[in-house]
Amino acid sequence: MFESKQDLAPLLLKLEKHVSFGVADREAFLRLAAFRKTISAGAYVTREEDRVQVCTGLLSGFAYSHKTLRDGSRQIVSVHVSGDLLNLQDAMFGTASHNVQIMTPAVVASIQASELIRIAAERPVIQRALWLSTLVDGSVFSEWITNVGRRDARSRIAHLLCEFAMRLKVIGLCNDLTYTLPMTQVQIADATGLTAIHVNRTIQALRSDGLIRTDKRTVAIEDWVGLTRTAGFKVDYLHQGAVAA
Amino acid sequence: MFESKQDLAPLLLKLEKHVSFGVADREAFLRLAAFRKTISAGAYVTREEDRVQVCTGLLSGFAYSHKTLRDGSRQIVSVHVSGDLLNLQDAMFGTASHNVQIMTPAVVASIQASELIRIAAERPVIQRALWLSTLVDGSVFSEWITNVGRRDARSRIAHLLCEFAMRLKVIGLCNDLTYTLPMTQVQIADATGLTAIHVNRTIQALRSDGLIRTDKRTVAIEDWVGLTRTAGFKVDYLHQGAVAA
DNA sequence: CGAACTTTTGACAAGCATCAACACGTGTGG
DNA sequence: CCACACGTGTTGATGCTTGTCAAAAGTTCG
Repeated sequence: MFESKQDLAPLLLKLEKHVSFGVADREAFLRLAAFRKTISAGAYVTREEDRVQVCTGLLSGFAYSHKTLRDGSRQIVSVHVSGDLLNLQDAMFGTASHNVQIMTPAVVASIQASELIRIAAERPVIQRALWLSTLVDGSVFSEWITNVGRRDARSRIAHLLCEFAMRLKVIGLCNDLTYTLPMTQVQIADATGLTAIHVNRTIQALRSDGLIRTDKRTVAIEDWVGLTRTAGFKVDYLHQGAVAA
Repeated sequence: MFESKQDLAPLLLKLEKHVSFGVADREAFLRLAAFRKTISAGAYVTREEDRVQVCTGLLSGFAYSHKTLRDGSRQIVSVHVSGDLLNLQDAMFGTASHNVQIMTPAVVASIQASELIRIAAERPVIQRALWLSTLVDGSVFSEWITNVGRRDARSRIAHLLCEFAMRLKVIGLCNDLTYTLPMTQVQIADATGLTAIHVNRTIQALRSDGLIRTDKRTVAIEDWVGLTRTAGFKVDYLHQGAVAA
């Protein structure tokens, strides 16, 4: 099922955050042959060491990338929201160095890697947009290294919650500092380098300190200033604003 | 002091790892106006929150990027070797989200960010090379997240040592599994999310288990297989081989 | 309605941090 | 040229944050 133009719109929206496309570029991007699929939670997009020839864009829902260690423990290295390209790195290099898994029921668009490479080569503006989005990813990675490397459990989780609030706000999924967090406590643990049990106790502490409220999967930040302070959260690294030049 | 052609050669060498340049691209790159400087250990290339208009390439020596937290603790998020662009992200976005500091006496080349942006726009092949190098950086970041997030002290340090061996080998600074590691134990601690004291004890353990030998700043890996096993080291994430397509 | 997952609670253990101090080498200024 | 400060590496004693093990209560979904 090849799809109509507006399907890739969420991806385009994100790419145009840092580079403004010309009409021709926009058209060309939307004309990419994309295969649309609905995927259920838990499904794998790519597995570690897979050969990858398809790049998958997330149109709606959530996904995450993670690595598995020999002892069975996992580390989530990034969480993807709608508009993200899930496995750009894998598609460009042809092989996956981590797993990409769907977190909630999601809609994705698969694009042949060769197509993406072609359009990037033909249209410098598009390549630039892809590059800048990769640079932003790198900036977020750095912050995550800092998060798991040097913050205590309380700050780590607070930081994760702050980051989510800002990222979801941009795509309209967070209003009044309230959003539905699709992650289980086990997944939060795997993202922060903690155990689920400790995550549970730490979240309870954040609650009883009046920083957040939670109800099922919805998180409401009650004290934004307090939460950012305990997190040591400075928003710049997300590069959500416009870019120079 | 504007410099002669072969100065930017180490940078070119790295960029051509994943993309082969045409003669014209190569010429154009080497013709970039670059300002060459010798810098002493400890000097800052950029500081967190600086406005950045210059991109700095490392021609020889070592450097590292790190973040500082409110409580004064630091996290080193990457270590740079000769051939690396130190602050590509900062140059592209115009503002730095981390510090870049020189580790050993080094020679660097400064290129105006605007020049780099121009050449990238004009020459898709060069932009592609820059993009791919950013993708590789991201892959390394992911591995570091996993390192500090899910490995114990012993594995973390072993992993760092393995990574260094492979990266230095590529640029000819590691022979027979022996290299001079420019980092102090304090810096190793800041890179692995540990304390210097624990790093010290852990390195002693690695030594007494016959995995490595150290003498001043030189590290000799005595048991590569054993070290990679305790590290859980799988080399693919460094993407040192050729790239598909 | 029951199975599988998620959240929660308690008791206990351990890895790593903290504090304090000393040894060693290096560079620098008096 | 020596004294001294400073950074680095090393050692010991102690404590806290976080992990581990075990199990119950709540939730989701086929």
